[in-house]
Amino acid sequence: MDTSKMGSSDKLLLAALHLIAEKGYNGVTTLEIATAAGLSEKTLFRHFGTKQKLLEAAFDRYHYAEEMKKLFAEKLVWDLETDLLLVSTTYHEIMNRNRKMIQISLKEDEGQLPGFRTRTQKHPQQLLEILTNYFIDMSAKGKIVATNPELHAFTFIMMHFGAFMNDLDSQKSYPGITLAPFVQESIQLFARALRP
Amino acid sequence: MDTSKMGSSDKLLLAALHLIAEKGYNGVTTLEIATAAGLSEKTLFRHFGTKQKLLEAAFDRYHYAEEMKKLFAEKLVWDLETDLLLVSTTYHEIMNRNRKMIQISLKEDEGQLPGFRTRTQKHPQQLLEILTNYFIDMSAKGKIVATNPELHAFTFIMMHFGAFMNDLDSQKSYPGITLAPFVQESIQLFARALRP
DNA sequence: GAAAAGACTGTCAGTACTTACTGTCATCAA
DNA sequence: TTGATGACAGTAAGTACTGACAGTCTTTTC
Repeated sequence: MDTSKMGSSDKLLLAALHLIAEKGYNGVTTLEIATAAGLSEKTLFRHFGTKQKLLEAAFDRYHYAEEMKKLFAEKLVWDLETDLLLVSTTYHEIMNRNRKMIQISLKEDEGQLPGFRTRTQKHPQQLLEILTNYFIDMSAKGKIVATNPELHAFTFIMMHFGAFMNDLDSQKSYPGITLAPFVQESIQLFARALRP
Repeated sequence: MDTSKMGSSDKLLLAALHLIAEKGYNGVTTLEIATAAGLSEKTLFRHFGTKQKLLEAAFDRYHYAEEMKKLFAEKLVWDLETDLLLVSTTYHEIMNRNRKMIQISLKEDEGQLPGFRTRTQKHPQQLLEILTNYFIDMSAKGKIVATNPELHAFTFIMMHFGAFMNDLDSQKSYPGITLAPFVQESIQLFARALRP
């Protein structure tokens, strides 16, 4: 990331996000953050007042909160494999954009970060609804057998949630396995399992 | 957990494990840990010398490291649904036994916890091997079609890893969905998808 | 075009609080 | 007597945060 043209506030927010995601809120000092941003500690406090407010500002600034429904409203074509691919890639895109925020939510407990976790959980919940309804509709169209649409949807999302989580830390558990083939595999698996 | 009959060391180790898993290493003080254990802070240091050594001792004491291969050596019966159920339940059992350790590994970065992460990742890696070989053998027996055994295995594990992670924080993303039906669903899904 | 004003930043010294960790001595049970 | 513990006081280091002052750069004003 080229920070040379950014304002001081943005430099600080980015540095805070990176460092807190990596070492946790209590694991980073305000001096570290300021230094990483190429600024003095004093400037940090002039901009944000407290360390807490800095974190909150970073969360507000870099949290992506599009309405999931819009993302799918007109893009579904009612072909199972095509649509599942859309869902998968969209899911991973959004999760990756919110990667740092998710890491922070994982590390810190809710007491100190009011509302952070609910915000990071918003997307997955919306997606579950959408996918459940999709399976119901596809079943009504006779294109799949959906004995338990919500559980199907949940299972599909858990697969991708697991893969995303596994990918989160650079210290990967399963080296040599990349995301793209996995996405393909997950879709074929569902396509074959739900075929009427 | 009834701690009344335990020795002081064990009380401290347990308290440390609980609190660090909940609030992170830097989020808990030695005084908190000692108080939670019903002992004085002094006793904590008499037993473990430093806070770091306390955490390391807790990890050593409560980390379950059975050889996965033994768990499956004679239990597989070469019926897909039966065996997948065994794999799933064993996986969740082990992950749940190591729950606190996994939470700690997630919160703390590797720099401060030498070797912790590799230990928590040992089980998943072993399981991937076992399951891959299982799919290869089942394919050779003509009982399933395994176009890409390792990717099948990876996908199956990611499903359950995702479900486990989702279950980790009490602040669940998906209330109302419990583990048992999900396990059942995941197995049926694979059974139908891999049927020759 | 020069001067003045204002916005932003760095340096440095310092405060107040927390916290890991120690030393001493008394207590108490086996 | 011995071994484990608690109460208490205290040290040393780290850290969030403040105040005072000076420097630089841009913008405004004459």
